[in-house]
Amino acid sequence: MELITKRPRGTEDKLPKDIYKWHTIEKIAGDVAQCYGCKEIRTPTFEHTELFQRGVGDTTDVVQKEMYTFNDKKGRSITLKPEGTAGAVRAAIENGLLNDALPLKTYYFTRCFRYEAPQSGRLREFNQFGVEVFGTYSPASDAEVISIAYDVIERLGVENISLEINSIGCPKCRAEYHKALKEYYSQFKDQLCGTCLERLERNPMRLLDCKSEICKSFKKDAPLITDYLCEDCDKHFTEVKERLDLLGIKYTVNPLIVRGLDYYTNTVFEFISNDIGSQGAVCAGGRYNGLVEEVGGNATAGLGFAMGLERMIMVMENQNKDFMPDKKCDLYIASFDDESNKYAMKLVKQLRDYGFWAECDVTGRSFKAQMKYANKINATYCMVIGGEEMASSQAKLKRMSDGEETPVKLDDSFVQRLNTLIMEIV
RNA sequence: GUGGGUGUAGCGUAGUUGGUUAACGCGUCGGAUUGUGGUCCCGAAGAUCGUGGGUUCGAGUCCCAUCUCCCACCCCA
Repeated sequence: MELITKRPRGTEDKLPKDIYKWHTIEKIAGDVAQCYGCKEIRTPTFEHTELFQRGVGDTTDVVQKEMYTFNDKKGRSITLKPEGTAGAVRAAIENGLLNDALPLKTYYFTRCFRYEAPQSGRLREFNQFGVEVFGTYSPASDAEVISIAYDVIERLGVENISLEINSIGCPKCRAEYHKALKEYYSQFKDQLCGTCLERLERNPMRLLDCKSEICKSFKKDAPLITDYLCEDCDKHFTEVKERLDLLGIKYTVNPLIVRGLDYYTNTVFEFISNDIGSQGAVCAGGRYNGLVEEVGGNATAGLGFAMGLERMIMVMENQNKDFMPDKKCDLYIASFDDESNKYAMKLVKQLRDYGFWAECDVTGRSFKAQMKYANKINATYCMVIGGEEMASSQAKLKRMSDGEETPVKLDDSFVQRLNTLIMEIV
Protein backbone atom coordinates (compact mmCIF):
# COMPACT_ATOMS: atom_id res chain seq x y z
CA MET A 1 0.00 0.00 0.00
CA GLU A 2 1.12 3.51 -0.76
CA LEU A 3 2.69 5.30 2.15
CA ILE A 4 0.23 8.16 2.00
CA THR A 5 -2.78 5.90 2.46
CA LYS A 6 -1.18 3.98 5.30
CA ARG A 7 -1.29 5.21 8.85
CA PRO A 8 1.99 5.30 10.74
CA ARG A 9 2.95 2.24 12.72
CA GLY A 10 1.31 1.98 16.10
CA THR A 11 -1.44 4.52 15.38
CA GLU A 12 -5.12 3.84 15.18
CA ASP A 13 -8.09 5.43 13.42
CA LYS A 14 -11.11 5.73 15.66
CA LEU A 15 -13.89 5.15 13.15
CA PRO A 16 -17.39 6.63 13.10
CA LYS A 17 -18.96 3.28 13.83
CA ASP A 18 -16.99 2.91 17.06
CA ILE A 19 -17.01 6.46 18.30
CA TYR A 20 -19.92 5.88 20.66
CA LYS A 21 -17.54 3.83 22.78
CA TRP A 22 -15.31 6.84 23.21
CA HIS A 23 -18.27 9.07 23.98
CA THR A 24 -19.28 6.62 26.67
CA ILE A 25 -15.97 6.51 28.44
CA GLU A 26 -15.37 10.24 28.12
CA LYS A 27 -18.79 11.05 29.48
CA ILE A 28 -18.55 8.74 32.45
CA ALA A 29 -14.97 9.57 33.37
CA GLY A 30 -15.61 13.30 33.09
CA ASP A 31 -18.82 13.12 35.09
CA VAL A 32 -17.21 11.14 37.88
CA ALA A 33 -14.21 13.46 38.08
CA GLN A 34 -16.54 16.44 38.32
CA CYS A 35 -18.42 14.82 41.16
CA TYR A 36 -15.14 14.89 43.04
CA GLY A 37 -14.66 18.56 42.29
CA CYS A 38 -12.15 18.16 39.50
CA LYS A 39 -12.10 20.67 36.67
CA GLU A 40 -10.85 19.87 33.21
CA ILE A 41 -7.48 21.14 32.10
CA ARG A 42 -6.12 21.02 28.56
CA THR A 43 -2.43 21.35 27.98
CA PRO A 44 -0.37 21.31 24.78
CA THR A 45 0.32 18.15 22.84
CA PHE A 46 4.01 18.99 22.89
CA GLU A 47 6.26 20.53 25.49
CA HIS A 48 9.91 21.43 25.84
CA THR A 49 11.87 18.22 26.02
CA GLU A 50 13.50 19.37 29.24
CA LEU A 51 10.15 19.20 31.05
CA PHE A 52 9.95 15.46 30.59
CA GLN A 53 13.63 14.92 31.27
CA ARG A 54 13.23 16.69 34.59
CA GLY A 55 9.72 15.60 35.42
CA VAL A 56 9.49 12.03 34.27
CA GLY A 57 13.15 11.34 34.94
CA ASP A 58 16.25 11.17 32.82
CA THR A 59 16.98 7.54 33.56
CA THR A 60 13.54 6.16 32.74
CA ASP A 61 12.92 4.07 29.65
CA VAL A 62 10.20 6.47 28.60
CA VAL A 63 12.60 9.40 28.42
CA GLN A 64 15.63 7.48 27.25
CA LYS A 65 14.21 5.64 24.32
CA GLU A 66 10.53 6.19 23.80
CA MET A 67 9.98 9.90 23.22
CA TYR A 68 9.05 11.55 19.95
CA THR A 69 11.54 14.37 20.07
CA PHE A 70 12.44 16.83 17.33
CA ASN A 71 13.85 20.28 16.88
CA ASP A 72 11.50 22.99 15.74
CA LYS A 73 12.53 25.59 13.19
CA LYS A 74 14.21 27.72 15.83
CA GLY A 75 16.20 24.76 17.06
CA ARG A 76 14.24 24.19 20.28
CA SER A 77 13.96 20.60 21.38
CA ILE A 78 10.30 19.68 21.42
CA THR A 79 8.71 16.43 22.58
CA LEU A 80 5.25 15.01 21.99
CA LYS A 81 3.94 14.27 25.46
CA PRO A 82 4.59 10.69 26.54
CA GLU A 83 2.31 11.08 29.58
CA GLY A 84 -0.02 13.67 31.04
CA THR A 85 1.31 14.55 34.46
CA ALA A 86 4.31 16.67 33.56
CA GLY A 87 2.29 19.01 31.37
CA ALA A 88 -0.39 19.44 34.01
CA VAL A 89 2.24 20.24 36.62
CA ARG A 90 3.92 22.74 34.33
CA ALA A 91 0.60 24.42 33.52
CA ALA A 92 -0.33 24.63 37.20
CA ILE A 93 2.94 26.34 38.03
CA GLU A 94 3.08 28.61 35.00
CA ASN A 95 -0.47 29.88 35.44
CA GLY A 96 -0.23 30.34 39.17
CA LEU A 97 -2.97 27.82 39.85
CA LEU A 98 -1.18 26.69 42.99
CA ASN A 99 -1.59 30.17 44.49
CA ASP A 100 -5.34 29.77 44.50
CA ALA A 101 -7.53 27.66 46.73
CA LEU A 102 -5.98 24.28 47.42
CA PRO A 103 -6.32 21.47 46.76
CA LEU A 104 -6.33 22.05 43.05
CA LYS A 105 -8.15 19.16 41.42
CA THR A 106 -7.87 18.64 37.69
CA TYR A 107 -8.71 16.03 35.10
CA TYR A 108 -7.94 15.66 31.43
CA PHE A 109 -8.22 13.54 28.34
CA THR A 110 -5.09 13.51 26.28
CA ARG A 111 -3.26 11.73 23.54
CA CYS A 112 0.15 10.38 24.50
CA PHE A 113 3.01 9.36 22.28
CA ARG A 114 5.64 6.75 22.94
CA TYR A 115 7.94 5.12 20.43
CA GLU A 116 7.51 1.48 21.44
CA ALA A 117 6.93 -1.79 19.67
CA PRO A 118 3.16 -1.97 19.23
CA GLN A 119 1.27 -4.94 20.57
CA SER A 120 -2.06 -5.72 22.12
CA GLY A 121 -2.96 -2.77 24.36
CA ARG A 122 0.11 -0.82 23.41
CA LEU A 123 0.12 1.84 20.73
CA ARG A 124 2.51 4.59 19.78
CA GLU A 125 -0.28 7.10 20.01
CA PHE A 126 -2.78 6.34 22.74
CA ASN A 127 -5.36 8.11 24.85
CA GLN A 128 -5.40 8.64 28.55
CA PHE A 129 -7.88 9.95 31.04
CA GLY A 130 -5.99 11.46 33.93
CA VAL A 131 -6.57 13.13 37.26
CA GLU A 132 -4.02 15.32 39.04
CA VAL A 133 -4.53 16.81 42.49
CA PHE A 134 -2.18 19.34 44.05
CA GLY A 135 -1.64 20.84 47.45
CA THR A 136 -2.47 18.14 49.96
CA TYR A 137 -0.26 15.71 51.80
CA SER A 138 -3.19 14.10 53.56
CA PRO A 139 -3.76 10.35 53.14
CA ALA A 140 -7.44 11.19 52.71
CA SER A 141 -6.58 12.64 49.32
CA ASP A 142 -4.76 9.48 48.29
CA ALA A 143 -7.90 7.52 49.02
CA GLU A 144 -10.02 10.10 47.24
CA VAL A 145 -7.96 9.97 44.07
CA ILE A 146 -8.02 6.18 44.03
CA SER A 147 -11.73 6.40 44.60
CA ILE A 148 -12.17 8.44 41.42
CA ALA A 149 -10.55 5.73 39.33
CA TYR A 150 -12.48 3.09 41.20
CA ASP A 151 -15.79 4.84 40.52
CA VAL A 152 -15.06 5.29 36.83
CA ILE A 153 -14.28 1.61 36.48
CA GLU A 154 -17.38 0.69 38.42
CA ARG A 155 -19.62 3.03 36.45
CA LEU A 156 -18.34 1.55 33.23
CA GLY A 157 -19.53 -1.79 34.52
CA VAL A 158 -16.17 -3.45 34.08
CA GLU A 159 -15.41 -6.54 36.14
CA ASN A 160 -12.41 -8.52 37.28
CA ILE A 161 -10.18 -5.56 37.80
CA SER A 162 -7.98 -5.78 40.83
CA LEU A 163 -6.48 -2.85 42.68
CA GLU A 164 -2.97 -3.27 43.98
CA ILE A 165 -1.36 -0.64 46.16
CA ASN A 166 1.99 -0.06 47.70
CA SER A 167 4.06 2.66 49.27
CA ILE A 168 7.53 3.36 47.97
CA GLY A 169 8.14 5.87 50.73
CA CYS A 170 9.85 9.22 50.66
CA PRO A 171 13.38 9.73 49.28
CA LYS A 172 14.73 9.25 52.80
CA CYS A 173 13.30 5.81 53.52
CA ARG A 174 13.81 4.77 49.95
CA ALA A 175 17.53 5.39 50.36
CA GLU A 176 17.52 2.98 53.28
CA TYR A 177 15.64 0.45 51.25
CA HIS A 178 17.95 0.80 48.26
CA LYS A 179 20.85 0.08 50.54
CA ALA A 180 19.20 -3.06 51.88
CA LEU A 181 18.30 -4.23 48.39
CA LYS A 182 21.81 -3.70 47.09
CA GLU A 183 23.22 -5.59 50.00
CA TYR A 184 20.82 -8.47 49.48
CA TYR A 185 21.27 -8.76 45.71
CA SER A 186 25.03 -8.28 45.84
CA GLN A 187 25.44 -11.78 47.20
CA PHE A 188 24.06 -13.13 43.90
CA LYS A 189 26.12 -10.80 41.77
CA ASP A 190 27.63 -13.56 39.67
CA GLN A 191 24.19 -15.01 38.86
CA LEU A 192 22.24 -11.87 37.97
CA CYS A 193 21.35 -11.09 34.38
CA GLY A 194 23.03 -8.22 32.56
CA THR A 195 20.26 -5.68 32.96
CA CYS A 196 19.93 -6.53 36.62
CA LEU A 197 23.60 -5.87 37.21
CA GLU A 198 22.96 -2.39 35.86
CA ARG A 199 19.82 -2.05 37.92
CA LEU A 200 21.82 -2.91 40.99
CA GLU A 201 23.71 0.32 40.55
CA ARG A 202 21.18 2.59 38.87
CA ASN A 203 17.73 1.65 40.14
CA PRO A 204 17.75 -1.25 42.59
CA MET A 205 13.97 -1.34 42.97
CA ARG A 206 13.63 -2.54 39.41
CA LEU A 207 15.49 -5.71 40.39
CA LEU A 208 12.18 -6.92 41.77
CA ASP A 209 10.62 -6.54 38.34
CA CYS A 210 12.99 -8.79 36.45
CA LYS A 211 11.29 -11.62 34.59
CA SER A 212 14.32 -13.87 34.11
CA GLU A 213 13.91 -17.10 36.04
CA ILE A 214 17.13 -16.83 37.97
CA CYS A 215 16.63 -13.24 39.08
CA LYS A 216 13.01 -13.99 39.90
CA SER A 217 14.08 -16.76 42.24
CA PHE A 218 15.91 -14.29 44.47
CA LYS A 219 12.81 -12.18 44.84
CA LYS A 220 11.05 -14.22 47.49
CA ASP A 221 13.58 -13.50 50.20
CA ALA A 222 14.35 -9.96 49.12
CA PRO A 223 13.72 -7.17 51.60
CA LEU A 224 10.38 -5.40 51.17
CA ILE A 225 9.94 -1.65 50.96
CA THR A 226 7.09 -1.82 53.40
CA ASP A 227 9.54 -2.92 56.09
CA TYR A 228 11.76 0.08 55.48
CA LEU A 229 9.25 2.93 55.56
CA CYS A 230 10.10 5.70 57.95
CA GLU A 231 7.62 6.50 60.67
CA ASP A 232 5.82 9.23 58.71
CA CYS A 233 5.57 7.23 55.52
CA ASP A 234 4.40 4.15 57.36
CA LYS A 235 1.71 6.16 59.11
CA HIS A 236 0.65 7.73 55.84
CA PHE A 237 0.33 4.35 54.16
CA THR A 238 -1.66 2.95 57.07
CA GLU A 239 -4.07 5.85 56.93
CA VAL A 240 -4.50 5.53 53.19
CA LYS A 241 -5.52 1.93 53.70
CA GLU A 242 -7.92 2.91 56.47
CA ARG A 243 -9.57 5.43 54.20
CA LEU A 244 -9.86 2.93 51.39
CA ASP A 245 -11.53 0.55 53.82
CA LEU A 246 -13.84 3.35 54.87
CA LEU A 247 -14.88 3.89 51.25
CA GLY A 248 -15.38 0.17 50.71
CA ILE A 249 -12.65 -0.04 48.10
CA LYS A 250 -11.09 -3.47 47.87
CA TYR A 251 -7.36 -3.68 47.32
CA THR A 252 -4.39 -5.87 47.95
CA VAL A 253 -1.05 -4.59 49.10
CA ASN A 254 1.65 -5.61 46.68
CA PRO A 255 5.06 -4.58 48.00
CA LEU A 256 6.56 -5.37 44.62
CA ILE A 257 4.82 -2.61 42.69
CA VAL A 258 7.50 -0.31 41.46
CA ARG A 259 6.56 2.38 39.04
CA GLY A 260 8.69 3.17 36.06
CA LEU A 261 8.47 6.91 36.31
CA ASP A 262 10.82 8.68 38.70
CA TYR A 263 8.44 11.13 40.27
CA TYR A 264 6.45 8.81 42.47
CA THR A 265 6.68 8.95 46.27
CA ASN A 266 4.66 7.15 48.93
CA THR A 267 1.45 5.71 47.57
CA VAL A 268 1.52 3.93 44.22
CA PHE A 269 -1.27 1.84 42.76
CA GLU A 270 -2.35 -0.12 39.71
CA PHE A 271 -5.69 -1.34 38.49
CA ILE A 272 -5.05 -4.56 36.61
CA SER A 273 -7.17 -6.60 34.23
CA ASN A 274 -6.36 -10.11 33.09
CA ASP A 275 -8.73 -9.94 30.16
CA ILE A 276 -6.68 -8.03 27.60
CA GLY A 277 -3.39 -9.83 27.22
CA SER A 278 -0.08 -9.01 28.72
CA GLN A 279 -0.57 -5.24 28.98
CA GLY A 280 -3.00 -5.50 31.84
CA ALA A 281 -2.45 -2.22 33.67
CA VAL A 282 -5.59 -0.36 32.83
CA CYS A 283 -5.04 2.50 35.23
CA ALA A 284 -2.09 3.45 37.39
CA GLY A 285 -0.84 6.31 39.45
CA GLY A 286 0.34 7.52 42.78
CA ARG A 287 1.69 10.36 44.79
CA TYR A 288 4.48 12.64 43.57
CA ASN A 289 5.32 15.03 46.36
CA GLY A 290 8.60 16.14 44.86
CA LEU A 291 7.52 16.77 41.31
CA VAL A 292 6.22 20.32 41.50
CA GLU A 293 9.44 21.46 43.10
CA GLU A 294 11.52 19.45 40.66
CA VAL A 295 9.85 21.23 37.77
CA GLY A 296 10.44 24.62 39.35
CA GLY A 297 7.48 25.46 41.55
CA ASN A 298 7.27 25.85 45.29
CA ALA A 299 7.30 22.58 47.18
CA THR A 300 3.76 21.33 46.72
CA ALA A 301 2.30 17.88 47.17
CA GLY A 302 0.72 16.17 44.21
CA LEU A 303 -0.90 12.91 43.24
CA GLY A 304 -2.89 11.46 40.40
CA PHE A 305 -3.41 8.64 37.98
CA ALA A 306 -3.76 7.89 34.32
CA MET A 307 -6.19 5.48 32.74
CA GLY A 308 -5.46 3.92 29.37
CA LEU A 309 -8.63 4.46 27.38
CA GLU A 310 -7.86 2.01 24.58
CA ARG A 311 -7.23 -0.61 27.24
CA MET A 312 -10.42 0.20 29.12
CA ILE A 313 -12.44 -0.07 25.93
CA MET A 314 -10.74 -3.37 25.18
CA VAL A 315 -11.77 -4.73 28.55
CA MET A 316 -15.33 -3.56 28.03
CA GLU A 317 -15.46 -5.16 24.60
CA ASN A 318 -14.05 -8.43 25.85
CA GLN A 319 -16.57 -8.46 28.66
CA ASN A 320 -19.42 -7.48 26.34
CA LYS A 321 -20.27 -4.43 28.37
CA ASP A 322 -22.83 -1.87 27.23
CA PHE A 323 -21.78 1.45 25.85
CA MET A 324 -24.07 4.44 25.52
CA PRO A 325 -26.08 3.76 22.36
CA ASP A 326 -25.36 5.86 19.32
CA LYS A 327 -27.95 8.44 18.39
CA LYS A 328 -30.03 7.70 15.37
CA CYS A 329 -31.81 9.70 12.73
CA ASP A 330 -35.19 10.96 13.96
CA LEU A 331 -36.73 11.65 10.59
CA TYR A 332 -35.79 11.12 6.99
CA ILE A 333 -37.79 13.04 4.41
CA ALA A 334 -37.94 11.46 0.98
CA SER A 335 -38.90 13.47 -2.08
CA PHE A 336 -39.62 12.93 -5.79
CA ASP A 337 -38.28 15.82 -7.71
CA ASP A 338 -36.38 19.02 -7.40
CA GLU A 339 -39.38 20.98 -6.17
CA SER A 340 -40.33 18.56 -3.41
CA ASN A 341 -36.70 18.12 -2.46
CA LYS A 342 -36.44 21.87 -1.86
CA TYR A 343 -39.55 21.72 0.27
CA ALA A 344 -38.06 18.84 2.22
CA MET A 345 -34.80 20.64 2.72
CA LYS A 346 -36.57 23.62 4.29
CA LEU A 347 -38.53 21.32 6.54
CA VAL A 348 -35.40 19.52 7.60
CA LYS A 349 -33.70 22.79 8.42
CA GLN A 350 -36.59 23.74 10.72
CA LEU A 351 -36.35 20.44 12.51
CA ARG A 352 -32.62 20.76 12.96
CA ASP A 353 -33.13 24.16 14.51
CA TYR A 354 -35.14 22.36 17.16
CA GLY A 355 -32.38 19.84 17.71
CA PHE A 356 -33.74 16.93 15.74
CA TRP A 357 -31.56 14.71 13.64
CA ALA A 358 -33.38 15.15 10.36
CA GLU A 359 -32.25 14.35 6.85
CA CYS A 360 -33.35 14.63 3.28
CA ASP A 361 -31.73 13.62 0.02
CA VAL A 362 -28.65 15.54 -1.02
CA THR A 363 -27.44 13.13 -3.68
CA GLY A 364 -30.18 13.40 -6.29
CA ARG A 365 -30.95 9.70 -6.07
CA SER A 366 -34.30 8.15 -6.89
CA PHE A 367 -37.21 8.05 -4.51
CA LYS A 368 -36.79 4.31 -4.11
CA ALA A 369 -33.13 4.67 -3.32
CA GLN A 370 -33.97 7.33 -0.75
CA MET A 371 -36.27 4.93 1.05
CA LYS A 372 -33.57 2.30 1.08
CA TYR A 373 -31.16 4.80 2.47
CA ALA A 374 -33.60 5.82 5.22
CA ASN A 375 -33.81 2.20 6.17
CA LYS A 376 -30.07 1.73 6.07
CA ILE A 377 -29.34 4.61 8.41
CA ASN A 378 -31.95 3.18 10.72
CA ALA A 379 -34.12 6.29 10.75
CA THR A 380 -36.85 6.24 13.38
CA TYR A 381 -39.42 7.93 11.15
CA CYS A 382 -39.71 8.54 7.48
CA MET A 383 -41.90 11.02 5.63
CA VAL A 384 -42.66 11.38 1.95
CA ILE A 385 -43.01 14.79 0.38
CA GLY A 386 -44.51 15.10 -3.09
CA GLY A 387 -47.05 17.14 -4.98
CA GLU A 388 -49.96 15.91 -2.86
CA GLU A 389 -48.29 16.76 0.44
CA MET A 390 -47.22 20.18 -0.72
CA ALA A 391 -50.69 20.98 -2.01
CA SER A 392 -52.51 19.83 1.11
CA SER A 393 -49.90 20.59 3.78
CA GLN A 394 -50.61 17.11 5.04
CA ALA A 395 -48.19 14.22 5.22
CA LYS A 396 -47.71 10.89 6.92
CA LEU A 397 -45.05 10.02 9.44
CA LYS A 398 -44.09 6.43 8.93
CA ARG A 399 -42.55 4.57 11.82
CA MET A 400 -39.86 2.46 10.20
CA SER A 401 -39.85 -0.28 12.82
CA ASP A 402 -43.37 -1.48 11.96
CA GLY A 403 -44.56 0.69 9.11
CA GLU A 404 -47.32 2.35 11.11
CA GLU A 405 -48.32 5.71 9.69
CA THR A 406 -49.51 8.82 11.50
CA PRO A 407 -51.04 11.71 9.58
CA VAL A 408 -49.59 15.11 10.44
CA LYS A 409 -50.17 18.67 9.42
CA LEU A 410 -47.18 20.48 8.02
CA ASP A 411 -47.76 23.62 10.04
CA ASP A 412 -46.48 25.02 13.33
CA SER A 413 -47.76 21.99 15.24
CA PHE A 414 -45.53 19.66 13.28
CA VAL A 415 -42.39 19.91 15.39
CA GLN A 416 -44.33 19.32 18.58
CA ARG A 417 -46.12 16.36 17.05
CA LEU A 418 -42.88 14.73 15.92
CA ASN A 419 -41.36 15.31 19.30
CA THR A 420 -44.26 13.54 21.01
CA LEU A 421 -44.03 10.58 18.66
CA ILE A 422 -40.32 10.19 19.20
CA MET A 423 -40.66 10.45 22.96
CA GLU A 424 -43.18 7.62 22.84
CA ILE A 425 -40.60 5.33 21.31
CA VAL A 426 -37.94 6.12 23.89
C1' G B 1 15.54 -3.09 20.28
C1' U B 2 14.72 -8.99 20.30
C1' G B 3 11.78 -13.34 19.03
C1' G B 4 7.33 -16.11 16.56
C1' G B 5 3.21 -15.60 13.16
C1' U B 6 0.86 -12.79 9.10
C1' G B 7 -0.30 -9.96 4.34
C1' U B 8 -5.23 -11.69 -2.27
C1' A B 9 -11.33 -5.74 -3.89
C1' G B 10 -14.05 -1.81 2.05
C1' C B 11 -14.55 -6.67 5.12
C1' G B 12 -14.16 -12.20 5.24
C1' U B 13 -12.18 -15.94 2.14
C1' A B 14 -10.85 -19.47 -2.52
C1' G B 15 -6.97 -19.93 -5.76
C1' U B 16 -5.22 -27.25 -7.18
C1' U B 17 2.33 -29.96 -8.82
C1' G B 18 3.93 -21.98 -11.10
C1' G B 19 0.21 -21.83 -17.18
C1' U B 20 -4.12 -17.52 -20.81
C1' U B 21 -8.85 -11.55 -19.16
C1' A B 22 -7.51 -13.68 -10.31
C1' A B 23 -12.92 -16.49 -8.08
C1' C B 24 -16.82 -16.35 -4.07
C1' G B 25 -19.66 -14.32 0.06
C1' C B 26 -20.83 -9.78 2.70
C1' G B 27 -20.87 -4.64 1.89
C1' U B 28 -21.39 -0.33 -1.68
C1' C B 29 -24.08 1.75 -5.98
C1' G B 30 -27.96 0.94 -9.55
C1' G B 31 -32.28 -1.69 -11.55
C1' A B 32 -36.81 -4.72 -10.87
C1' U B 33 -41.75 -0.92 -16.26
C1' U B 34 -40.87 6.67 -12.36
C1' G B 35 -45.62 7.71 -4.82
C1' U B 36 -43.12 4.06 -0.03
C1' G B 37 -37.72 0.76 3.10
C1' G B 38 -36.23 -4.29 5.20
C1' U B 39 -36.77 -10.49 1.94
C1' C B 40 -35.98 -12.35 -2.98
C1' C B 41 -34.20 -11.51 -8.10
C1' C B 42 -30.95 -8.93 -11.83
C1' G B 43 -26.84 -5.76 -12.93
C1' A B 44 -22.50 -2.57 -12.07
C1' A B 45 -18.27 -0.53 -9.83
C1' G B 46 -14.14 -2.12 -7.03
C1' A B 47 -7.56 -5.88 -6.58
C1' U B 48 -0.94 -2.86 -10.16
C1' C B 49 -2.45 -10.41 -5.36
C1' G B 50 1.80 -5.51 1.09
C1' U B 51 6.33 -3.44 -1.51
C1' G B 52 11.00 -4.12 -4.22
C1' G B 53 14.23 -7.40 -6.43
C1' G B 54 15.32 -12.45 -8.38
C1' U B 55 14.41 -17.58 -10.70
C1' U B 56 11.35 -18.91 -15.20
C1' C B 57 9.03 -18.92 -21.82
C1' G B 58 5.48 -17.79 -17.83
C1' A B 59 4.70 -16.18 -10.48
C1' G B 60 -0.87 -14.72 -6.23
C1' U B 61 1.76 -19.48 -6.32
C1' C B 62 9.23 -20.64 -5.74
C1' C B 63 13.74 -17.61 -3.53
C1' C B 64 15.77 -13.07 -1.11
C1' A B 65 15.03 -8.42 1.02
C1' U B 66 11.86 -4.84 3.10
C1' C B 67 7.39 -2.99 5.33
C1' U B 68 2.75 -3.76 7.84
C1' C B 69 -0.40 -5.95 11.23
C1' C B 70 -0.89 -9.64 15.25
C1' C B 71 1.33 -12.09 19.67
C1' A B 72 5.21 -12.11 23.27
C1' C B 73 9.82 -10.14 25.71
C1' C B 74 11.11 -5.30 27.44
C1' C B 75 8.48 -1.18 29.24
C1' C B 76 4.04 0.98 30.57
C1' A B 77 -1.64 3.36 30.50
